[in-house]
Amino acid sequence: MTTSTKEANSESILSDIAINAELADYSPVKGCMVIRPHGYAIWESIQKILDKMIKDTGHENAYFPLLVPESFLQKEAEHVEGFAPECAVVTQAGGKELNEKYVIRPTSETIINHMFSKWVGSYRDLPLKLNQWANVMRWEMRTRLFLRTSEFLWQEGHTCHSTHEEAKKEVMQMINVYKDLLENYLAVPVHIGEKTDSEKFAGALDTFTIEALMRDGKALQAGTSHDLGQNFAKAFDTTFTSQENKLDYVWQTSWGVSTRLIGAIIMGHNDEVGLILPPKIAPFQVVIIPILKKNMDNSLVLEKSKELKSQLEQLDIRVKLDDRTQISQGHKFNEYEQKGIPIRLVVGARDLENNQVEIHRRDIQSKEKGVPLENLDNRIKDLLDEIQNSLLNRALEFRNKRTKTVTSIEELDSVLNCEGGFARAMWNGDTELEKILKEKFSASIRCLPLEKELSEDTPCLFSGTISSENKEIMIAKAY
RNA sequence: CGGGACAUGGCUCAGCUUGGUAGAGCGCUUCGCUUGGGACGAAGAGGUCGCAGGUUCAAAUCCUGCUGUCCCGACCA
Repeated sequence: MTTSTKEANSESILSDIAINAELADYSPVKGCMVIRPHGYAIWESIQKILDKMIKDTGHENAYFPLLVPESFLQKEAEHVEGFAPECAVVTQAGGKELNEKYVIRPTSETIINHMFSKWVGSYRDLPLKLNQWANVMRWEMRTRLFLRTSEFLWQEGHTCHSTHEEAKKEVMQMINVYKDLLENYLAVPVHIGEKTDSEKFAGALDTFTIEALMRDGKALQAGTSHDLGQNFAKAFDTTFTSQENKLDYVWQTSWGVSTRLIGAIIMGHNDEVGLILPPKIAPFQVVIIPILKKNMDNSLVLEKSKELKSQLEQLDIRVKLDDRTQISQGHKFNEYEQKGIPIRLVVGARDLENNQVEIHRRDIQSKEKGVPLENLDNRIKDLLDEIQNSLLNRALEFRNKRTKTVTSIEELDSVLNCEGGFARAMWNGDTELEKILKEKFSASIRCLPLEKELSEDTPCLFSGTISSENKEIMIAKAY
């Protein structure tokens, strides 16, 4: 078993944790991974939370086909240009060449619009707000577990509205839902911002993003929400008759987050031992390990462990009792630490004599012996909240420390190439800067943040000019 | 798609330079002993050396081609 050491680079941290924590494994299919039960359970936690958020904001789930007629993709010029290079195409089926090739969906705007155009006729049909949980495929040059695989799981929301205003509201609402999910459940702080033209979704008027900072100093685009304007509506003739009896194209949005979020957790919360899971999305939050002795009566220890488990479960705490006898407790300790389980309870005969247990906290690797059994369930519940908060605060602190304001390319260089992180700056909008970032720094403008921190008299880092036309930007190297 | 590395038992790798009966550690199985931080001992199972050609009496080893994986770039959620 290989384990990352401190000098290991971020690439091996990602794969070591994903493999050792049994989140995923490499598959025989190029660029595709297998999500193992522990990893999939995290995805299910995320799904459960986000699905409720999506429904609470008035959306319904539906499902559209995996295969998209190739001609659909070509109907929207920017869209096809953006996605064609990374599409896998089905050309044969049933032993015959197909009349029309099918693209394995890289995203579903086109096929969904085909259906929308049938379903939408009147303003009374609007807004139409759908979501689907699905897999998509984008043939990537280079893949990384969770952060970029050719096939990945995601949800994609697609909505139609009668006005641009309403669509814009939807776009902002959903990006804020994502921010809520990331910060309050995954404990990953994010900046909401707008993408530059070169970074926005192929076919969108405008793309909003949540950008997170990983512990290695690289930014991660963790979710996006797009204002599609009427681009797809025009391509697919998705029209409606307004209250004023005028025919108009619908205004649309789409938005998504993917299994990349698991990558965000891995790269956002880890230490030398391995993964650290935020309690709210941990498949189980507490593992109980009874100390079992062969030539002694273990029934009391086991009984008490089971009792503890059901006590905790009554407070809606997810608990696993590991009473395997063939494996030493030391081995178990290590296993659950690598897997990032927030709390470990150790129950042994000596503890029980004193009505005590031992509590281990994964996030700070601390051990507390002699914790009284009395009121333990409430104590654990509080501790889980504390861990959740502490992880968010730690990540926030880290991000703030790694965010610096820069007013020149030289200053930018030291931020990007020394410790890494976000550089905040003013920008006059000259796209030449983006070229320089890409070529000289392998970095990019991650977003134009919604929450601005710089005053208007901060000079543009590219031209040095001070102008009210200048826009505030965040620059980083990114995954 | 460019650059680098690699492909030998379930895993990590040695062996290849200089061709000659396939190795180690970990894991696995059984038994024993143990259990408050990855136990120990003994016995055992498990590999047509990525694939296809070629050279040779003989190829894991030399040659050619292919495929795949990882890492670094460009592209991307």
